Amino acid sequence: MTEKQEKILRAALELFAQEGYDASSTSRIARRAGVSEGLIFRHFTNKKGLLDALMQGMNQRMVQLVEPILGEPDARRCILATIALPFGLEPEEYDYWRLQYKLKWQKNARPAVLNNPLYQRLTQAFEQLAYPQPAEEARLLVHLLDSLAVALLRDELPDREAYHQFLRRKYGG
Amino acid sequence: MTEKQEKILRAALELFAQEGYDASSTSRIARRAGVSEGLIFRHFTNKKGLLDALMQGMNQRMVQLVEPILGEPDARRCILATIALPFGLEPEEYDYWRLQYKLKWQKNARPAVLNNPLYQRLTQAFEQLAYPQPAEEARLLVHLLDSLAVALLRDELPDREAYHQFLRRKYGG
DNA sequence: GTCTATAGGCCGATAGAC
DNA sequence: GTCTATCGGCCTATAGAC
Repeated sequence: MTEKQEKILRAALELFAQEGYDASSTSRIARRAGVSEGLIFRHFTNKKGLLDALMQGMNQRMVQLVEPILGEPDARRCILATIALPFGLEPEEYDYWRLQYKLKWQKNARPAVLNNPLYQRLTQAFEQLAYPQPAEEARLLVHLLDSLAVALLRDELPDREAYHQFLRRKYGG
Repeated sequence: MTEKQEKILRAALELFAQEGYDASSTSRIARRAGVSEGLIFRHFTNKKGLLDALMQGMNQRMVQLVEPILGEPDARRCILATIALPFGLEPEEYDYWRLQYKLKWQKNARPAVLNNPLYQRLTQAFEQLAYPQPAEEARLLVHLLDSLAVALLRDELPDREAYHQFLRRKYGG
């Protein structure tokens, strides 16, 4: 991956995340990246190829984030780590996640990598803690996680820390 | 509102909700509605006018849905009605709500009509029920509501009824 | 008056040629 | 890295059918 290719991907990510895929023209991406427009097509074939490259990177990052939770043997810690997840996202990476949600609605993409294994691990965790309806509890938590990420990405959550504390306590932190 | 105008709006809603606003051309909308393309511009000025007309209808519908909850004096019933809300959406109206979420991400639109007054009413309800952190509880419930709607619209919620029951019980139903 | 059919201008975007 | 062909989308305009 050369330096120019990275610049292109970076510019594409910023524009896609801010304006949406359709609304971002390859010429603006090229200008923002400081390269000629043709270079985009040389390296990524077409506009869709750009998106594919970005999505591949996003999937890797997701797996990387969820892996430690899946590997956590202690049920309580597993749940708390799940709650902490959206709060721990780096602001530099926000564009990544914004793009995820944009695509979820614009192109009906499903980031199944994240949700399914996590859901199963959480169900198990709630079972271990003898919750009466572990599957539903797990679903609730996944839903909560999702809205939480949305609120953070859209800057719609005042009192971040108070809310995090509140959730930790709810799950016995 | 003539029959043709309704056909146009209906076609536009379907396409916008499925493919997104940008990706839906006026020519396809006209074809789907079975009218000539020019008619769209005669009635709605431009493509944006189409969207505006749809959003006006959506806002009215939202107010209509939330109003009875805001007017409910009993705290417990107020909370349960909130939970029931997404489960009570008519499948025929799903495109409406899908469009809402698409716009939320595509155009950063905020359906504040719904969330703010509802959030305040719920805070009050949790206060009345002597929850230790009513504001956070209200936020949690609004988040939950949001994810729930998303899951229903994207057909990602098996066991609808079991889950509804589960939530009702959690809030003392 | 409402609508269709058609023709076309303008513009920007993708993509490939050079 | 530049240049340009081609396509499609938005919108206007007009002539005429129901």
